[in-house]
Amino acid sequence: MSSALDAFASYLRDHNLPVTAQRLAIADVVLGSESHLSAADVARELRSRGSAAGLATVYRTIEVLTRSGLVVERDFGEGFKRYETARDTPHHEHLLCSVCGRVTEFRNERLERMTTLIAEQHHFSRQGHRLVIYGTCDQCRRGPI
Amino acid sequence: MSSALDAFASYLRDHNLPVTAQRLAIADVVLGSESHLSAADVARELRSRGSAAGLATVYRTIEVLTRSGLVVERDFGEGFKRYETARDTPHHEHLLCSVCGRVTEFRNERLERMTTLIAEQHHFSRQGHRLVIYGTCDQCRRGPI
DNA sequence: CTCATTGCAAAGGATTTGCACTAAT
DNA sequence: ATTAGTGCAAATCCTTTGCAATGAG
Repeated sequence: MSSALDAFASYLRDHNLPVTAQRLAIADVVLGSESHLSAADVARELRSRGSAAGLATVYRTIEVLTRSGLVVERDFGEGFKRYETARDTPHHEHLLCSVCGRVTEFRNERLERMTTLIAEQHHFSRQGHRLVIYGTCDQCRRGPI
Repeated sequence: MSSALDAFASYLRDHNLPVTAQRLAIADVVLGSESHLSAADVARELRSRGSAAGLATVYRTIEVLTRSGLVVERDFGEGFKRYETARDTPHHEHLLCSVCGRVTEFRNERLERMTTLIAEQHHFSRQGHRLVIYGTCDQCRRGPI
């Protein structure tokens, strides 16, 4: 849990960056969440925890978190970015519910290999890939709450 | 060539929408291009053809083109959208060169089936998917021009 | 004490919208 | 004549940046 938070604090110290209350609070929200949060989501959660921070600070801290490798940025084509803890998981894809916005992860080795092969065939040096499957999740399919 | 343009004109008439010079010019640019254009690209091309149109009109016309099914909207996570002719091609994926921005298409049946299967496994009713492979294209890899 | 961070407000880029004006039917 | 489209500017949404005040080391 808080091991990731500790890692972030260490990262900050190692890079001579001030360890501020805001940074820790923001990191705690992002690293402690299972979801794929937007910057606004993070700010909202901070507010509800009574440790509000400016949106600009949220963005700036997320940038540090991303550079530290503890957080990964995602763009599902929704018009805004989402951020996710970089777990041990090497790489995974996403299912996005177009009704509730919920994001589900999955992993697929074969897909991994396929993209490498495809890039080669097109003489591309592959840097990465992104697969999003859009649809309606189980809950939303069953109808309104 | 102009068969797609004709189809758009027919679409407009069938829906009692005025067939304006701007709409035809914009449709001509998008439907006649092999690339994946941004709204700004379209406006630039119109200007160079001497038939400039306001950006707002470009966006509004692209919306009609999208609704007509003749054009497909794409979001490669670049911070803006691109538009592509909806060719006969049922579905295809994209390779995006992170240096020059060039987009290459490819098709892969197996991928298609895989995503359907994966959606099922997660109790999602699949609506579609999107795969983008990021990398450096052959030309850009060989170094600057 | 010194320098980086914070917060707010202003700036930015892409896209949308309000509205007076113009054009299509 | 009607009705919808156009252009421009203003407005929006997400994200970034400038700058004075604040806090970490």
